[in-house]
Amino acid sequence: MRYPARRIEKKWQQRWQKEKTYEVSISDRPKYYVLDMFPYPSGAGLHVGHPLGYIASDIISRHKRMQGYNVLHPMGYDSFGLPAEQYAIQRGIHPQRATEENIEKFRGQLENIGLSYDWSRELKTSDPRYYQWTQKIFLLLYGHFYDTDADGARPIDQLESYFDKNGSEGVPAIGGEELDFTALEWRNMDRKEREEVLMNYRLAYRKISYVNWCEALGTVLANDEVVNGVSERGGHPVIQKPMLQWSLRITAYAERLAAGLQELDWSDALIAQQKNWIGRSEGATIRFDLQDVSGSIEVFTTRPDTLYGCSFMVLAPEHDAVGKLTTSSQEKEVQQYIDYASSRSEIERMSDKKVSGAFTGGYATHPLSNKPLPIYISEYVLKDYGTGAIMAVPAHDERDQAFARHFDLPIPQVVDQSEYPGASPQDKVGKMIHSEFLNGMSVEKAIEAAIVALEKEKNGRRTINYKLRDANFSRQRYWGEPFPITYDTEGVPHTVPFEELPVRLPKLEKIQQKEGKSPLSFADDWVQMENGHRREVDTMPGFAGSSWYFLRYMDPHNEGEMFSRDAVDYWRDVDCYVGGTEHAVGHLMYARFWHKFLYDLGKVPTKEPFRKLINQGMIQGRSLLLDITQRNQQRSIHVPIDRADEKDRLFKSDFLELQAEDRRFEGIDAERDLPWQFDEEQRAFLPLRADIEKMSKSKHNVVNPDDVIEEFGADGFRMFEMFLGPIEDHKPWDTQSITGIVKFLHRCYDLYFT
RNA sequence: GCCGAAGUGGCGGAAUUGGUAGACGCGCUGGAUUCAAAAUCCAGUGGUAGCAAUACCGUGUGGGUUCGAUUCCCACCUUCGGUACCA
Repeated sequence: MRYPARRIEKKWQQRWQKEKTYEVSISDRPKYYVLDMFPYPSGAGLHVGHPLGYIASDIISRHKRMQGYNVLHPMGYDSFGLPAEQYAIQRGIHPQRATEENIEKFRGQLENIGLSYDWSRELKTSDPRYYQWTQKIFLLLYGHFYDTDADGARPIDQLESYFDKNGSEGVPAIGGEELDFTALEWRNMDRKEREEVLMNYRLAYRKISYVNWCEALGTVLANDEVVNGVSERGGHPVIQKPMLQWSLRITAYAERLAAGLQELDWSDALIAQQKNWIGRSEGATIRFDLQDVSGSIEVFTTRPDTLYGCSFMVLAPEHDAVGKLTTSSQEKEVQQYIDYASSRSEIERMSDKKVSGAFTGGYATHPLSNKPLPIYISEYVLKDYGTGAIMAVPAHDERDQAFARHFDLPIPQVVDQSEYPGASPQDKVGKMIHSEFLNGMSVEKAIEAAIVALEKEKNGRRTINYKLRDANFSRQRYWGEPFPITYDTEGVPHTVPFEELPVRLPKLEKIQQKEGKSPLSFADDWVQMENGHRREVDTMPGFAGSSWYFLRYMDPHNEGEMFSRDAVDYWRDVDCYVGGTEHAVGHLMYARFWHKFLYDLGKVPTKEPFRKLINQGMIQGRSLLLDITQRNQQRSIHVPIDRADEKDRLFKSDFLELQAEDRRFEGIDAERDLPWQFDEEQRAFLPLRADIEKMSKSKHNVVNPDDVIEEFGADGFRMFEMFLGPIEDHKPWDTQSITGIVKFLHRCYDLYFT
């Protein structure tokens, strides 16, 4: 007898819903928290790839429940974001409405799969009852600085009292740049000046940063809308445009974010990606005094041992000291080079790494040998890494050597075993030579000795450097969290008091982005406040809401606070987190950062939010492509899979239908441009090329789980996805072999009901 | 270039404190059922030789450790993912 899957599944799904089977609350049983990365509710709905992770986490949840754990297993929606906004601009449907509709569709599909979520805890990041707390965390970040003595976040007023007493001298805080003022100067500053000083230390702060500006589209683009230096839509050039924007000082947490990785049960690949992104490297900062002009240049190096091998210096073309260093005879050449470097786009720099640079005419003094070192500028030194300046050691660094050869500079060797050309600075082997007091030491010992000597001479210090950059937190978009910030007539930022949150997103009739202005700037009534202040018109980025949602699930209906102490003391952290690798360095890094910040504030008891992480692979779709050659131009068009026959052929009548419906087929001459073939019955068909690719609407290869469940039942669908292969692997959806699983289910049923 | 992961039948893939390689499924072959088909059920299915019992070969390649290696060690090749002038 056939297993009547749908009848039985519907009965139980309804009963779970009626009896609230999977709703949980704090109890004296041990807890287990299983979390899926919540989806962005796109208009396309779920395809069979999405539930792979949800099914796996559901199996873990049910297993843990059977073992006696009190299992928290919630689901929600990351419902702010760009696609809803673009859809709104194109179709005139408000993102609020589109999002609501999409969530309805998602929830229906998820319920159909029979996942054991506690639906009473469902949350949406675009809900004011949720985003008021996202705004509050922003205000907390704004109201704190990173105290290096306490090694954690502390209220900004503690910094103010420090300035009152000591000025900037020895301030134990991580700041953007080093400031220098006395206590008296601080006390004499007006509000605006003080605010500028504090901005340098706040964990959420405003500074000039660069956005992707597309002149042709007249708009600011997100990073993923820029592909290879041009806009994804239209292929127009994109330039970097400076704008005053909010940033988060994630770099203050770099050390703890790197160190915390050790205690996580994550895959090696993911740990490696995070490590790489943080880019921690140990070394020294060394000061080189300038000759003829006052001042000095600091460089960062991981190889202070090779200091005696330094024969010149190189600055990034944008380095602050370039102006004063440049001698009048070199001025023209330097200016030409700066113009050249700034005209080079990202793509050009990446594809064409030729040696180039210019001599400034200036010299620095070697801090140990006192020899003069010529100072060059070159684009191979990056303004954003280290100090934007290097000491060049051409004998033991490939790039420095190429530069030295090009400009005919000396290449003194200081390590004996290091291979002469192209030796990597990472190869810390060999003994020191031609290096005065370092001679004969191993590289490892010499690094230490050099740092000690530099610190003694007060022209250098031990330094740990990070690749990690502060996170840009402003978006010139509508569909995101408004900032709880207003500006007075002098442009000084003010916070909206906690009790006035949420700052609600105003409903706009028309969402527009003109001349690089945010859509909210056109909402005059909202922007202009009665007290004369104007509201911040940018919104927060997509990662804001997703950086703490796992905490809100613990206490989702709390109206008085983001979550209660009791809830977070019981549920603590996520025991098992399931999601895709695409969030390896974005979401997972920001969430860990916010969690550590909340830990510093004593709001959460754990240092890391996600104990164990499983990255499910992608389920790919089989797509069919029609290759055509038109006027000697090759191109391929995706053909909906259900239009082809089982031999991947597209018959002429189907092609003509497609051509009438689908504008992608416009302009093709059915007779002339297509490689028609004929079957035994002399019917014309086109051979299609099959390809395994990511499932997406645009590729016409999407399989909807609802269809699969209707045919084979939720259990058949779930088991099949689990049997497809290892959870972490990418693998193509293959409808053919699902029958084996379904037969198995029927046979099980037959054991009891024949 | 650097970092990470992985290479097993026609296909997806099992098996690791070192102990019968190929579980389970797809596909294929033969059979049962049927007027016929679909569906279902039974049997077989790594390669080579043989009627057969059986023998030999076999987990990317080449070495090594071991009574015994898909599993451990060394070198290399290939594929995938990340990252890239990071000092």
